[in-house]
Amino acid sequence: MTDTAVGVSAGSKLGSKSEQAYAAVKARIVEGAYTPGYRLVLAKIAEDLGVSVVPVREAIRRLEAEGLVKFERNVGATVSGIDPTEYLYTMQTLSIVEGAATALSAPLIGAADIARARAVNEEMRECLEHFDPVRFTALNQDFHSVLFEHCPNPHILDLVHRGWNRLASLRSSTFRFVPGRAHDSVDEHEALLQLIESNADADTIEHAARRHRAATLDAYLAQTTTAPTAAS
Amino acid sequence: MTDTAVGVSAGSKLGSKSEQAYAAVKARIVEGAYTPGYRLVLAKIAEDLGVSVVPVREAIRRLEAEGLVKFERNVGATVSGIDPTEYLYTMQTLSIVEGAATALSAPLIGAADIARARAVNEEMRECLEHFDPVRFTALNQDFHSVLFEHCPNPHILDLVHRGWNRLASLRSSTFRFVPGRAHDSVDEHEALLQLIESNADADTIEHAARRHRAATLDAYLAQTTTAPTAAS
DNA sequence: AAGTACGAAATCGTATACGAAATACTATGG
DNA sequence: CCATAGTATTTCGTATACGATTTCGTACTT
Repeated sequence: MTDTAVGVSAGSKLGSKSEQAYAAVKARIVEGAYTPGYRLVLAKIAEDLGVSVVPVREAIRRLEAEGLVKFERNVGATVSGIDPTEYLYTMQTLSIVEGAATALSAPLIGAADIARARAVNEEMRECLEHFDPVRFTALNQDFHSVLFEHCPNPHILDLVHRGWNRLASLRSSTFRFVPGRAHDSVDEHEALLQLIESNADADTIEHAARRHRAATLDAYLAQTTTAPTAAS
Repeated sequence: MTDTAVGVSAGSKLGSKSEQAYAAVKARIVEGAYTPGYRLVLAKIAEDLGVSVVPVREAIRRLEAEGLVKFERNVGATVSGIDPTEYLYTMQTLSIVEGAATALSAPLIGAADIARARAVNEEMRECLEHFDPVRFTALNQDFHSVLFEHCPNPHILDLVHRGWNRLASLRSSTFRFVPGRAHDSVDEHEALLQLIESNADADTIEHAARRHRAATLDAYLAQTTTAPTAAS
């Protein structure tokens, strides 16, 4: 676990070169090697990966469909991100789909899963001490991944992954890590686990999970309206 | 209005040939010219459209990302659909995103919009008399389109459109049009409008909109469990 | 000095061509 | 008559090449 790029659909067979290119570029974006605004030149990437431009082009357009890059006709592709509005859209959408995913998964989560999730959450608490945001973020995904492991609707799960990837591309930007928020987050995780343990009804769980994500957005918004330092 | 293919982002500039191919194939799928299971041969499509295979390939993969076609390495692409499980996933997801979209849009819907939506709904009622399922379905999209016109989150709107397109590809299959359901649907539309008019709170509206879609799924499920005639 | 026009470079978009994989077919042996 | 192996055909996957479009830099004009 604690992998960064998520939703590569596990099978790391890397069958076609276009898939190889897709995975490679996606990883560079998600890991932060290509930061938002970075200019993706097809020929250059093709050379780097040792393939021709056609599969690279295909990979880029696939990433465009996921919202990770922006493609402009006859101009080129750039790593998308940065835009606060886009951040809001993504977080709001994530709030909804994560809420649904949690509620749908809840009845299928067993005691063993709860224990695993709780262990991850405790580890997150430790990260707060040593201030390790990168690891914290990774563990946060792990935590929710445990909950979503049994999600009966793969479509919804896919939407969650897409949101995560989009956020990941923003890693070290002005977003993320509003000071006090991370601490609350850990507490909310624990509360969520208790709700699931006690077989709370779906609506309650959904609402809690949704609020969990929405609170992070609210914290960000509160911060920016107070000190409007955000990107240009 | 009452167009079938939705979400082609309006701009019918048809800039690149790949976009032209994308729009053309998508339209054929959504309109039902290419039915589920139909084998999409790149070279053939390329010839039909008067372009080479490269842009066609790109178009197909884009459609794959939207779930409209299934692509198998070194084998080819087929129009996806049919699978009852997939139908369930799609409807469940739609239920969630439509619910959210409606709730988010509600505060921005004015009296004029309500009136338009109501007019569409009355037209739908007429379709029930003459039994015109095709027009009914189109109007149904129009109805919800009016509601979503002011949706403040384009991501969510996009998810709704994707769901619609996926359903459209199933047009004349075993799904759709469970007898009594269409009638209830019209009534639910009216109820929804009244909720919006009376400025009901977001949760109430979201729940109603979600149930509206979920009820259609339930009707389908009830039908198939009673008479399991669905595709092998 | 600022703005505009023109030319050069960079980059994308697509056609064509060829190699690779999978499928369909046929002939042969049981 | 059925199973199987081997070949032929289809179709995809990607490299290469070239035309189209945009962008950048430079020179010229006002």
